[in-house]
Amino acid sequence: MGYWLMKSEPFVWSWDQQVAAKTAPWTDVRNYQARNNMKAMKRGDQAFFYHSTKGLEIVGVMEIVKEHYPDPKDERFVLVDVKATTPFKTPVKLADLKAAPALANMAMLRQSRLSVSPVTAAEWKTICKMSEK
DNA sequence: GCCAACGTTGGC
DNA sequence: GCCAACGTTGGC
Repeated sequence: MGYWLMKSEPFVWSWDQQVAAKTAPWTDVRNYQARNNMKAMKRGDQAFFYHSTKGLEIVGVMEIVKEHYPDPKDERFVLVDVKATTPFKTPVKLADLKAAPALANMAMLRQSRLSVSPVTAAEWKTICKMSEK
């Protein structure tokens, strides 16, 4: 099973909107590295939903329900369909991610501009534990 | 609002 | 194919 982290600015597309929409496409990724990560996603993979710019925290967990398909707005890029599954009891702040030694090598911390990044199984577990406080 | 980091574009 | 200029992302 694969694990990922996906960023969205909450004033563009928020966790609450994702929950309300149930299954919805993840749109407007215009970065090839992020696209390649989306292409690597498998149905059933899990992804953290991160609020960037405003909030700066992981707010919950989504599931990949449909693997990549061409973005009708730009054929060079792709979409995946995602569904919110579990809200975090306690959102995990960026500052807390940075402060956790176990997460020092996390892709999103090393390359902060990448909007879709892989998460290791160990990192996934660590972050889920942090959300249970 | 600023700026660092990084991606993209276009001239050569 | 290189690299300078420029644009964008996203934290602070």
